[in-house]
Amino acid sequence: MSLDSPFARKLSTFVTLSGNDLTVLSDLHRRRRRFLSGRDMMSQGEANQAAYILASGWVCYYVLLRNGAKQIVEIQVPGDFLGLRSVLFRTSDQSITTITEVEASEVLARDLLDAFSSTPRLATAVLWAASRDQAMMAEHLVGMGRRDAAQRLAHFILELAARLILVGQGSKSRFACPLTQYQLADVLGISAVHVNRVLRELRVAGMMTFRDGHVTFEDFDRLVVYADFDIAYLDHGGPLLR
Amino acid sequence: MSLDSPFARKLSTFVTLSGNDLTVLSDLHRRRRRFLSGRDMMSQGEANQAAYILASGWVCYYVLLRNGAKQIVEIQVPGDFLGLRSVLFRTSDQSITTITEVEASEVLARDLLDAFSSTPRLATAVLWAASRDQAMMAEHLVGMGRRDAAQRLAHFILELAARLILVGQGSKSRFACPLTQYQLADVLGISAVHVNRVLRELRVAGMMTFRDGHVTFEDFDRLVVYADFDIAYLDHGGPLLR
DNA sequence: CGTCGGGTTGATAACTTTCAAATTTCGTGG
DNA sequence: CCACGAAATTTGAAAGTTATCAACCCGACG
Repeated sequence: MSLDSPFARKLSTFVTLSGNDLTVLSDLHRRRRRFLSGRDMMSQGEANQAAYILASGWVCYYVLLRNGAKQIVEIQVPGDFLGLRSVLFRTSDQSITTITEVEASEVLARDLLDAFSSTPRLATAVLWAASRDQAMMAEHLVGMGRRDAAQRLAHFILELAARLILVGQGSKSRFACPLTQYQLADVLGISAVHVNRVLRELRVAGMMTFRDGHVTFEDFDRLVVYADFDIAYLDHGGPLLR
Repeated sequence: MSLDSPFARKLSTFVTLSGNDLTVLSDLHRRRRRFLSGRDMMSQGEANQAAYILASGWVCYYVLLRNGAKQIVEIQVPGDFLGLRSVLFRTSDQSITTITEVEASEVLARDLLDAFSSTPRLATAVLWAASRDQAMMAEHLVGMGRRDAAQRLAHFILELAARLILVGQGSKSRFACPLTQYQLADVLGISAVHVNRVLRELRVAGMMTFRDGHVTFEDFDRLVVYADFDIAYLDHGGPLLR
């Protein structure tokens, strides 16, 4: 396996993967699965022992409240590892649904643990990825609590850009973003109507445009300042290999 | 070591700990440290290889934004494990500060990994605890996005109660809570003034009272309904031991 | 005493939601 | 290629929630 896989590409940015690592990694991609857009891959409360490596397409973790409100907890893009917690717990504590059509490799708990024991470096890498996910969640929490809608939106879009650039699916000028404004609203914890207004603000301000399934940055650097975006939480200098 | 340690007590609620497990666990408590109230135990961006097991007192993870706003990401109470991520990454991505005077056992990365290899069951237990922390963070995220201030406050207080009951430091009628209204505000992402008003609402409604460093539940069950609180995310039936 | 860190309350401003309606986009079948 | 309906986007107006500003109270403490 080469770096064609977004997952391998992501891991290799912070851990040097040997030929053997790549082979083991390749084995994990054996059970290829396809999902249509808008389908649940995993449901809250359901026993599910499989995890996935996302090869193409986007998915999200979400929670439905009793009052009907929905909150998207995390967006996952190609190269991300899904459902690590559902391997650890008896049941998944969140639902995962596809945002686009998706290709993913199903990873059985047993295979994952075997892979870990045969290449500890891979285990470290996956653990690193999981910790990075947690760091992103913490950053979202901060945004929800202390940033207004516009800053929050800008920050989220910049984070997406950074993640996609890492897996070779975006640049500082443009990336494909299949999210609807409703989904954006559920990520940011605001109403879809307000998302629309905020997008207009940012567009009028000449910083970014969200249209036709694409985000275009008219002024990336100014947006970074506006959103107070600091890449550090996504880009530590690699984990300690201990 | 018996179940005197809140940490052991917490772990034992979902994994049966053998005599050997308890011995290893006891060894981790060797380096006892004390911190005064209001001191940073760890700082954002600082290289810090130690983690802590919290024996007594409360601490919080927090982030300071450039605009001066502060967001508390997580509150940790006795029995919680601190700074697991700072062991994994070169630097800590958040600051940890003490809310009260604190007693904690410093755990060096090396000792922790040695303990893990000698008793895999302990490793599973700590991993479970970390995943539970992540689940709590996800739940907070949902609250920030989709619950109003009053529900959010009620939900947070109920979560605290559940966690403290687990380590023997609270009941369904009352627990000691050293937080100020300012700190509560920084946890919930609202202003301190509004915290005060919301507390009054809940008090007038006859559900709970926050006063003199104690939370008193006048009507625990009604508060649970009001907050739409579901204990499930804190209390899975134990992890799969694989 | 006098100060200082909480806590409490009122009045006003800011931000965001909700409701309603018009417009555009897009996939599908005729 | 066009028509049609569903989904998504866009905008205005009114209502609701929360922040901010400003006072005042209170108890701990030097």
